[in-house]
Amino acid sequence: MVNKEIAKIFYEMADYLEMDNVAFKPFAYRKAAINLETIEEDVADIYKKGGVKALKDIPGVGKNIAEHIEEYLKTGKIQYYQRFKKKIPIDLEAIISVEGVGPKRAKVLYQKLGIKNLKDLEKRAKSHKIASLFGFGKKTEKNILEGIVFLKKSKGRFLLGDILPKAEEVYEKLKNLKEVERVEIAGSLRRKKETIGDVDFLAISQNPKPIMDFFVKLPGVIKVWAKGTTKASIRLKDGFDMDIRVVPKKSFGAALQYFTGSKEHNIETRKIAMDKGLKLSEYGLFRGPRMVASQTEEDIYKALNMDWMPPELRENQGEIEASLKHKLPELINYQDIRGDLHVHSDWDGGVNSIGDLAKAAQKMGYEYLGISDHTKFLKIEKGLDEKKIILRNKEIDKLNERFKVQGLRFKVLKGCEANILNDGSIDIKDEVLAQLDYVMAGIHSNLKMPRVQMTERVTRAMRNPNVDIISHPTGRLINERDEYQIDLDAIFKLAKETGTILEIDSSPKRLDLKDQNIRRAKEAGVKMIINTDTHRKDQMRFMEFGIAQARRGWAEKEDIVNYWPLEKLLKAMK
DNA sequence: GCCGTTTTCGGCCCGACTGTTTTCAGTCG
Repeated sequence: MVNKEIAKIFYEMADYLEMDNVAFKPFAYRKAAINLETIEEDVADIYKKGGVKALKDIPGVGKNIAEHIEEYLKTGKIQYYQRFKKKIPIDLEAIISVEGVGPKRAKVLYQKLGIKNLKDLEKRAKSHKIASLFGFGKKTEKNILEGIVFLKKSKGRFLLGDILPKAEEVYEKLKNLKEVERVEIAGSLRRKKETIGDVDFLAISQNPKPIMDFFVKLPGVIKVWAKGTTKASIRLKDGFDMDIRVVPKKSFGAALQYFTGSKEHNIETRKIAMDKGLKLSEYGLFRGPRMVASQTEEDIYKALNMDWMPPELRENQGEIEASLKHKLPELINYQDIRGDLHVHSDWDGGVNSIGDLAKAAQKMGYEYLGISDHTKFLKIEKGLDEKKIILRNKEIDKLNERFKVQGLRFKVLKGCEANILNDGSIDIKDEVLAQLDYVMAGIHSNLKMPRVQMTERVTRAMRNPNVDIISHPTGRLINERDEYQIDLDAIFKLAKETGTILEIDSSPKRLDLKDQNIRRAKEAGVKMIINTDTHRKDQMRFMEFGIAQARRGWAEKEDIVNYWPLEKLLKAMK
């Protein structure tokens, strides 16, 4: 999508402007970039429909930026940007991604040493040309070298599912320190973003020094970025950073609010404070020198006439307005899910037997579990053909009989994850599909189909009277593979019409639908189901990530069908 | 460069840490 290309240029524009000490414009360009990334509609379409005037309706886009966008759409270039690029022809994005190097140092490095990219930077640092520059020094040079090494090792953002367990481990250790009165995870991890840049901890203590000492000596620390009296920052050997900040008890709410972010949410919240003649910082909400609120997040928001909102919502995507109007959604909760309908058993080459999976589901407190083995088109996954599905169903019947005898209120459902073939047909005969409790279908092949055909393909599957759920509806793999080309608005409309349920796949690398699409689906009146796509029984814990994504997409209980008890769920199936 | 129930000018979020500079700029979050 062209939005991303233009956003990238605007981000770089902001850095170039900062380089020249231009005030406020960098902020404007970044804001425009963020909004371009956020809107779902292609700017090329917006421009086609309404010209520059329509572009100006995008938040953060005014006369000048709209003209830049127009220029890019027409010529593929932006002169204003080219001029900067010509003056300082460097790979700015790469160079400032090195910790400790920003736009201003990048400019000096180019003008004095001709450094244009990471390679030049590394070479000059190694031959000690940097230390003697005005404003630099030996330590800065060393930090730059180390920064480059780390950059090569880590690709930036990490999956929520990889980071959360590691963060929780450290969290437990911190909690057990006698100097720590209270500790919380903050930042994007508290907001449960799908990818995490670094982990932020916030603690209360009268005596922070021993905590700082402990923190920088945690096992696996390979670099201490900073260590002060109330703040420290480390890099772990896994390649990601952790920060800790210690604040006094009386500021904890303000600090937690501040360090949870997002940055955009905080900027808006601070503006609301300013409008009321107040000042909000991580130390509290102040009227002049007098502290108005600070102990809890609730106090802060309340003093601003806002309702407290779950961290998952804090992205400046309308939650502030909703909070001011006291109209926040009542999000689905982490304990609300009654069953998982995307689980693969050993019938299709998965690891665990249906019996083991059922046991695991009971441990999770579920009322039902749907077995959704792959079907025959997926030979590599040992997909089941019609005969095997029928055999497998018999095993499930037996198991359910046993549960009944044992007096357990638990049921295993007969399902499958069938394949949507190129023409939109399903790889299993309708009469066999009809024997199942539910049918899930997904795209597992030919992912690069053009948009119109892909939309047609999924559309036809949704019209199949046996297909109840579409699994991982956009096919993305985070950091690996983009969503496939598909007209989601058309899909949402038809899902509502046909009563087809769209999946929120909880697998940490999928999270598909993603938050923004969940919100669009909800607004279109589409029902969704949060599943784990489990291939090994311990993956059933991924449910947490899917629920988090649903909450980030403003989903409420009634939007999610596996919040429902078994009977109501089965009625929702076609 | 954007924005506006304090509107077309005058605002734009705020603070900690580091390194090198002797009073603070740059960077980061």
